Amino acid sequence: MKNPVTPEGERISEAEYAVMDALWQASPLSATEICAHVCQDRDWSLATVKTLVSRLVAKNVVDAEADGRRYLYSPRIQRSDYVGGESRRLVDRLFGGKAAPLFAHLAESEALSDDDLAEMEALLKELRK
Amino acid sequence: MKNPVTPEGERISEAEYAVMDALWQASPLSATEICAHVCQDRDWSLATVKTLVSRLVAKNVVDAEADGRRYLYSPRIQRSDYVGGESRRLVDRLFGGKAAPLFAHLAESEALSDDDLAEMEALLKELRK
DNA sequence: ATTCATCGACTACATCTGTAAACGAACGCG
DNA sequence: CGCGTTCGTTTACAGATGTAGTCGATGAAT
Repeated sequence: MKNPVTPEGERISEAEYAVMDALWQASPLSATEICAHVCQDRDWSLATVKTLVSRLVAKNVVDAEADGRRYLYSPRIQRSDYVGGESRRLVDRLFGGKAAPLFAHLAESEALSDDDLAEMEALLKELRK
Repeated sequence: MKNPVTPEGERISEAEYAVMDALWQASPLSATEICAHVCQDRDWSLATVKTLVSRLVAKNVVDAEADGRRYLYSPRIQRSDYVGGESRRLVDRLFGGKAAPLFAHLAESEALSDDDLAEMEALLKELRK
């Protein structure tokens, strides 16, 4: 399929991702609590968060557990799965599936700090063996 | 702004990207020629290509040069700029701007071939010195 | 019990995307 | 000199997305 992002192949939009991110940092959270985490940053109203959460629940990537009159929400997918999927999508789409050119691009556009380079070196050493 | 993708901050959608890609491979091309490059792959009709091209022209990322009754189109932005921008967006959004975790993820999801590793190692050696 | 704050559900609506058909102008062939 | 073919332009339309308002139920506080 086109969208290998959620179990059902639904995509998580950028705005929805902000909500997921809050839930990945701490969960379960109520809609209001999520808003406390993201509304300032994104300049959103609580209503917006509610909508996004509903959509995420509809997409089956967020779980709603009843807690009295309200719901507490938790992610149903791992952050690492999402992030891994998105990364691969990008590499596939823009670099024909090869990671090396991506690395080259980041290097070229000065997007790699010395720290990054050091970490990469360690990572490569780790992987090679 | 939010979208550092085009001069005017317009985004290039995924479908539009397929058209850009054709133009980056060879240009200028007429709409029909673009279609020859992408319509089989994406299972599109010529009409779809025409729409996408118009939108890209409207977004100022494709240039239309008259050639008799028709137009020949060329990219107005470099592929490397687009690709670099998108890469950085992803790294910023998902990895807080650090590149190393991205590669750690790719490694984990088996997206790194031995070739990739070798190339990246060579690149790293190049960068560090 | 009455009021007030809060919650989720439903509704709204503009824009962007994907995908294309309709249409009228113009070119090329016969 | 018509006629079909080929262009670009305009219009279409459903689904996704961003952003939020309304509303009825319910819970808390007095």
